Amino acid sequence: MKAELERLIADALQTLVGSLLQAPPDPGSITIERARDAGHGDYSTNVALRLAKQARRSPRDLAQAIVQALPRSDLVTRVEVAGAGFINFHLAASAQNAVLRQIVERGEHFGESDLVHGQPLLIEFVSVNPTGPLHVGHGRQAAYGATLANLLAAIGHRVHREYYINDAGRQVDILSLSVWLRYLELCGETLPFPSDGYRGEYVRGIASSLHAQQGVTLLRPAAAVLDGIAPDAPAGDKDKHVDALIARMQSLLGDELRSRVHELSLSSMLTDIRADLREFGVEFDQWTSERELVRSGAVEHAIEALRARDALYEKDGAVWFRASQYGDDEDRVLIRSNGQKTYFAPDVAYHLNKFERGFERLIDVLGADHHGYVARVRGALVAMGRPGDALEACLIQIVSLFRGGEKVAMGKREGQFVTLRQLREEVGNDACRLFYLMRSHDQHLDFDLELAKSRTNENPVYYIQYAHARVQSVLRQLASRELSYDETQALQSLALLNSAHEQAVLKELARYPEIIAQAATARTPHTVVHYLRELANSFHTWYNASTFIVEEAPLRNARLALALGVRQVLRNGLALMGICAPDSM
RNA sequence: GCGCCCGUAGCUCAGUUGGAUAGAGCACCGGCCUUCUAAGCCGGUGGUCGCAGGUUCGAGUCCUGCCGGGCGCGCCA
Repeated sequence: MKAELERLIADALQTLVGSLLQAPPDPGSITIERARDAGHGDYSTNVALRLAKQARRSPRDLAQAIVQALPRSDLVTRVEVAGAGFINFHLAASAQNAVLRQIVERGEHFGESDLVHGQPLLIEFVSVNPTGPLHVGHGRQAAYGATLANLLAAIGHRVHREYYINDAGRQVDILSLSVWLRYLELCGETLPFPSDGYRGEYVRGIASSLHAQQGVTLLRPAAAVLDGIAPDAPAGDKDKHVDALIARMQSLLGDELRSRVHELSLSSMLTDIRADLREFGVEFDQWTSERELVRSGAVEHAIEALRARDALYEKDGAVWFRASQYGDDEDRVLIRSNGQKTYFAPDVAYHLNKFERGFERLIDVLGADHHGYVARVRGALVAMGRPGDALEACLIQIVSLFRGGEKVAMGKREGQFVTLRQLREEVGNDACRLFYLMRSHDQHLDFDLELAKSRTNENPVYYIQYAHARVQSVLRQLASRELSYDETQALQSLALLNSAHEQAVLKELARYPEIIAQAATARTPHTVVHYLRELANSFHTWYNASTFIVEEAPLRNARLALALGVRQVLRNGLALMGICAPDSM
């Protein structure tokens, strides 16, 4: 529709070349938009305003000339010049209801397009360290990433959804140390818990499985564990303290036993995270393990690539990446003076690996607190001769939980952070997903638990779902009156959909593909939520104003076709967000 | 101090990439169930778009500087 109007305008402008215009304007300068205000018709363009200077005419005069030159079209009933020089198009009813035929033809694929021609894209999201359960902040990233991935697929990307498991670093060592220390407590030993250890309840849970599985084979006296260990903060250095304990654990248990603690801890956490995400309806095509990446030599390969480009140097016994020469604020350590690599090294290798697997576009969905990290990874990619701007970061702002008017205290240190699972159990997956997606991702999110739980009209979740349930209810009524929907007759009778309410619903339906394209290209899933709310609103308004199941069959079928169109678009939109479309409520 | 995000109605937020008279939901006030689900609909109250400049036909949107809030600035991840 939009393309058709763009063609009409381009034709009109072409006929003005030589008289009013020196040269045909480049196609990009013709922008046509859906009119914001119903009084402004259906579509509107500002070309006359843009070209007025070049044509040395007032915008309104130029607009008038363009309108005169416009070829005739069956789709358009009226064209007028308005305001400062806008050209407004009023569409014919036949053009308005064409969308219902498209919906019937395309069904669950209505709204999809091929804007990006199958470009392979890898979207990495969640990627939480397997050192604790997912919390409410991760839930937002999961909902955002999963929905964005669906949107990207809908505009024609070949989308690969990936979770990166940080299972090789120091953090996992600290987890298994924490588990072992809790296990020792279960065995009756008394010893202080490191300030940098993981103190959540889940650690004790893993410790007791370990105890059940291994008995006391891993028991070592507290004195042997603590003897000569560097002091903890605040007197000492918490990093040195923990590193010393990790080394002691290794020497006391040996490879074999220590690895049992390690594997159990890791697999417990991963099992939990996978199950949580699956229950939340978030699926991945691939779970990439950092350990596997290291084992495959990918990290060495990346470091060599950087070295070959002279992007590394040594200072103070450490190996640094010249990040400041590639857009970052300062240089970054890649290999610490103790020989261990920082988390940065495998991350660079991982992103290089994504390109090597053939992905042309990379999206990382990250918590907003990771924003500083993007420049250095991008810098490393550029240093290795890869297109840095092909890596895009979507930063998701933090989530605050409110219970009534009170902010819920969350903090890892106190161990009282709210998990995604707790949240899902309390408010349900659908409300959870919708609340997560309702706000722009670069806006802090205030998540009101009472509101999300409430089964009242205050809760926006039900508004959209209710519209779907109402359509289903109409169909049940139809059946109970021993009538059935006649699609052939409906599609022949669409011209009967001429009330203001029906026209409004048709317009909403026709917007859907544009909304999907916009939400996908701008990476803004919340656009879909707002759209669905507006679609539901136009439907509820129509529903309240008219009866669908009327005596006259052609009108009845036409109305049912419109209601079914609404149902299809609600389903498609909700499916993108992983939210149910219920048959009754 | 530096970097990123935010500041729009009493509250929570949209705002079609610079367009026409700034919009929703909630809250508040008033109407609508003998008719397909009232988890709904209709109407009303409510604004100096943080402040000050600039860019242009046109700024909530872009630029600069302030003010206020959040996050981040390790040889932790």
